[in-house]
Parts: sequence; C-alpha cells; structure tokens
Amino acid sequence: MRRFKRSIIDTNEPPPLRLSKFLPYRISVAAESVSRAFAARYEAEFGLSIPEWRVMAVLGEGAPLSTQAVIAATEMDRVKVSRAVIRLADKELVTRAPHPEDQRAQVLRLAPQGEALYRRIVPRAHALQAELAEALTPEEIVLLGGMLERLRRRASRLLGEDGGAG
Amino acid sequence: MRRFKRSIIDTNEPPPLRLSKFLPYRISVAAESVSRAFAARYEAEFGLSIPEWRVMAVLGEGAPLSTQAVIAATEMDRVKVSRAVIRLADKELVTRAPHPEDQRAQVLRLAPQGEALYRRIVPRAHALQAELAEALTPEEIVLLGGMLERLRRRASRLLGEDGGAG
DNA sequence: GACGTATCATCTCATATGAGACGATTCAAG
DNA sequence: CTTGAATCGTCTCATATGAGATGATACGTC
Repeated sequence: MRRFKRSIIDTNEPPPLRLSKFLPYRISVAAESVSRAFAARYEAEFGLSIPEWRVMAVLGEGAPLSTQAVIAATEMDRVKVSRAVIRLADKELVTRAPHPEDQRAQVLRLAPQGEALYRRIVPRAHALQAELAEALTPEEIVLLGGMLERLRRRASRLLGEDGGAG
Repeated sequence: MRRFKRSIIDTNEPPPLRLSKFLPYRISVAAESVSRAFAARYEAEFGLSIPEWRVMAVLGEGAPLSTQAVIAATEMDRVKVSRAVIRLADKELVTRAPHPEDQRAQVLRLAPQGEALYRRIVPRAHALQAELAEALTPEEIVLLGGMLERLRRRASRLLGEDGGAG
C-alpha cells in the first residue's frame, strides 16, 4: 500500500463544515430577513408586493419602458413582471400602450395615480434603507455593493457552467 | 418666505431613487443568483434541495438534533424543516426517533446512507464555496460575514417593530 | 389526579413561483 | 410575397411556500 504524507486529508473524516459559517447560507439568510422586512412595509403601507414595487421603481425613474426593459432593469423573469404589471394596471397605477415599433410589445409608464403613489413611496423607501444601513458604516455600504455585484456575476457564471442548457 | 440654502430638496421632486443602487434590491438579487447556482449543483449532483441540504448539513456536524434544534440551526420555518425531514427519511438519509423526554418531539440523525452522502457532499460544498469566494479577497469574506449578520439582525428588528404580531 | 394552556410535528389550503405551451407578431432568407 | 424560425406577453400547470388548523403530548395550577 502506497504511503502518502500524513495529513488530515488521509483520514476518513471530511473537513468539518459549519452551516452557520457557509457563505451561500449566510447570504441567503440575510437577504431573506431583509426582503421579509421590506415586503411587510411595502404591503402594509402601500399595498404593493416586492415585484410590484420594483416595477414602480424603475418606471418612476422617468422614462417609459418596454416590458423587456423592465425585465432587464428589475432582474425578474418575464412571468413575474407580467403578473406584476397586470396587477399594477388593475390598480390603475401603470398604463400599458402598444409599442409603436413592435405590435407584440408594450410600452409601460406610471399612470397619474402611480406617479402620486411613487412620490409617496420614494421618501419612505429612502428612510427604510437608511434604517437598514445603520447596521453598516458608509464605507462598508460602498464595499458591500461592490462585493454583492461580484458575487452575483460569479454565481451566474457558476450556474451557466453546468446544466445551463436545460 | 424663509429662504433656505438652495438645494434639490426644495423642489417638489422627490430625491431620485435608482433601483439598481438600492441596498435591499442588491442583496436580494445577489442572494438569488447564489442560491440558484448552488441549488442547481446540489440537485444535479446529489438530488437534494437546499432545505434538504441544510438539514443534512447540521445533522452532519455530529450530534443528533431535535427538530426544534434543526429549525434553529437552519433558520428555516417548521413547515420547511418538516417537509425536508420527511423527504430525507423517505430517501433513508435521515432517521427519526422518538424524543426520550418528550413524546411530541423527535430526535433526528443521519442514517448510514446519509452519512455516506454527507461525506461526499462536504468536499464538494467546500469547493463550490471556494469558487464563489474567488470573487472576493479573504479579508472581504470576513468583513462580508460580519456585515450580513448585522443586516440580518437589523432587518429582524425592522420587521418586529411594525405588524410583527400578526 | 383533573383541567386549561402551551407546544410538538404535521396537514390543509390559499398564494407564489417559474418552465413550457401558446397565439400573435416580427424578421431573415428565398 | 411566402415560408419558417425567433421573440413578444400571457396562460397553464406542477411545485414551493407558509399561515393557521389539527391531534397528540406536556406542563402549571388547583
């Protein structure tokens, strides 16, 4: 039997894995807590789900957007966006118009009521974010933003590498 | 009319809100990307969902645990844990025994097949985490862990403050 | 001991999610 | 123009989720 350099690797025991220290777990738990808190506020104060709020947010930035642009800007899939837009249209917060250059597509924009609600939400959203951000220093916030973006890209690459083409 | 230092605040327009810069949004998007990537791997390579993997992970740390201990250790709700345990028991990866001091409760531990699978998963999980962590420096990883924990606590407080008692 | 309340894991049910199907429309190639 | 593949937003359907109900058990008070 060949002899290798003695090391912990030689034993049958795997190196320990503490779930509580595991990065994907920690990100998921933190994100879920934050989403829960914000979802509860948006629902209680404005009657909006998070997907609905995201659509409002990107349309509130000013320019009318195609559904595809909203999908890209909110990082949500087309079904989620479709359903959020349907609900927002039912509430008369968003209008859907035919796209002038493509009859399959739509142009979305905030309806007057939507603009009014948007103006009410924005300061509240800023305040809530500020409350959350009290957990961090301003430098940490900047650093966190960069890290999250890098993690997102790396994770997308990881996903794409294996069974990507289902 | 009193005159304030001229600033954008004086106008009727709310301060702009860019969704893409919004902290809760960025955390959510990053976490979703990471979860998706890891869920795909666990499913493809081991046939486990993330809730199932989490239960395996905490039981694999060694000691048998009550269901309540698993709920606490995995930060999942009791329904999610219950279902994950049922599936793991069906696959004969986990055993359920009556709790010696409380007939309502159970003691969970890895079955022999579960231990074998656990030993296969651990190095893979470490490798996947390492691949993800390549997006960050070692110092950033430590800092990120602390920030996520502080955000989680702050978010829990935010949630508890309003409609907490539903 | 008997009773009422609390907690255990599970079940029920209403909602959320997303992969794939779908009809409508666009575009590329002849 | 005609044809066929691609893309639009929505619908369908199977699965995931979690609040509340449920039956079993435990505990505190009498």
